[in-house]
Amino acid sequence: MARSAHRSHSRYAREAVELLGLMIRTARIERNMTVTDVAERAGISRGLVHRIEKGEMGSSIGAAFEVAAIVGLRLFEAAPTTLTRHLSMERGKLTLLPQSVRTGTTKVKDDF
Amino acid sequence: MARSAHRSHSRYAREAVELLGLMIRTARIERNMTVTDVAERAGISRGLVHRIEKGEMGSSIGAAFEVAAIVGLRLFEAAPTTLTRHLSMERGKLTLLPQSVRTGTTKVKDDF
DNA sequence: CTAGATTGATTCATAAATAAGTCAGAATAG
DNA sequence: CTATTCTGACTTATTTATGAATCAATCTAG
Repeated sequence: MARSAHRSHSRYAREAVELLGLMIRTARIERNMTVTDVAERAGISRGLVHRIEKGEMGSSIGAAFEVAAIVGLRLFEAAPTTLTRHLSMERGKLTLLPQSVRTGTTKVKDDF
Repeated sequence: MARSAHRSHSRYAREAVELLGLMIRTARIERNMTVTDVAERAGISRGLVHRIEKGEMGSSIGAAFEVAAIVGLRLFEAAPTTLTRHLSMERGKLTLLPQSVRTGTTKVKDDF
């Protein structure tokens, strides 16, 4: 029993994490890497790589993204340089609209 | 001190996680949601939402993706239906190339 | 076929993340 | 201005993920 902690995740989040895991596994096999290879390079255990590929929600985002990078997956479809530029842009956005948006009602749409 | 566990992450992984956090924060503010709002909806603590937005590598991928979905961020730029289709595709790919690729040398390029 | 390698799934001890609470500072509203 | 809300940062207790080890099953090479 007690198979999982069931922290109540939306279907979308669950599927997104599962998809990431499947993409990682596919990319790893295409690159002829074993789970052990990836684990050693990422500095994590073989079991954790396996859990990430299985799409478990509890894995740390750092480990998951590290593994994704190792097997060649580029999230956000951006090259490292572009990624840095995006970082600057996002940081800039935040300094511009700190809380200046808070004028309308705090109504939020549940569209997902 | 002892600020972080320093699990040795690549720069790319760190920047990707930080970018995700900044995108989440930007999207949240644009939607006029408070950290508390998001935390309650995600069923997690206010502090965890804050750490996710800060881009800490230790946060669980489940919580991070859940928050992203709540503030309207679509990773993989796919609608829920499309996401499900991608899932099927990846699953199919794997049944096709189980290990049949393992022919060449197990050399891997360190290009990132 | 046999031998070796890889995977998937356990278990358990330990390290780490998380929740909850509190507090000071900043932003906002009135 | 004052009052209120929001945020960021800390502390502590608890929950959870992680590493390590083991085992059975599957795959692959020879």
